[in-house]
Amino acid sequence: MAWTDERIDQLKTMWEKGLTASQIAEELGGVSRNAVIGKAHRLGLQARPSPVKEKDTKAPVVADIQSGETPDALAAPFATDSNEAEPSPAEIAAVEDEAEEAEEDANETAAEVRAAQPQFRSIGPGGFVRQTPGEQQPPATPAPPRRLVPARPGADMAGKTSLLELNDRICKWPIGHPGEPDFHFCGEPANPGFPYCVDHCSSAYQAQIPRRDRRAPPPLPFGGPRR
DNA sequence: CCCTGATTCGC
DNA sequence: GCGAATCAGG
Repeated sequence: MAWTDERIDQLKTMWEKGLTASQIAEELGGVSRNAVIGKAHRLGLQARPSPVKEKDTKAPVVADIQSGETPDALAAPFATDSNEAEPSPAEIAAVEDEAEEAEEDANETAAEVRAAQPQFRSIGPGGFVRQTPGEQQPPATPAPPRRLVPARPGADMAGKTSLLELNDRICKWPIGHPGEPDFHFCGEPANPGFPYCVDHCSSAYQAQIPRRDRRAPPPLPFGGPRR
């Protein structure tokens, strides 16, 4: 399958929208995840957070947390559309869980940094550790969890099953066409072992009828396959 | 195991 | 230029 201008355009927009390489490959069809990644890099598209990137255990992260700043990496996936309705309680809970996780991570990092620094201090009677005057500091107040709201699809997609919600238990029968504004999937429970619900399985899988018993098919509305 | 993106290298 | 194979983290 060739990289036509149109397909390259689709790749670019989906990549920039943050879809994963697998999702893009599936949507484009005829290409692998690797092909998508390879093409994205050749096109010079922005690199995305990779699981293989080198880790950054330095101080800046700690400083950001203590100054009450949320690291961009945390905030970015939840870009807020100011016109959106209130998130459901479940969504808020999910977001807050993530915030707590991030906080724990930050605390761990701070502890590690502290432990790594050489300590010069005296030991008091009974073995307690004396604190030097310079070490007196108020307990670190954790940054208040920022209220992060996940982006949500527009109202016109309410109740429609999107590409992102597909799994092997729901019907993947496409409704409409990729690229159209309300393109979505059937979303009914799938017939176990099949990618579609019972209704759409009956469209997808049809028994062969002997040629002589077949009626001439009606003319196809779109003029038939292109040659 | 599954997923992810990055990189390499033969075609 | 392309993408399968591979790597490596989550």
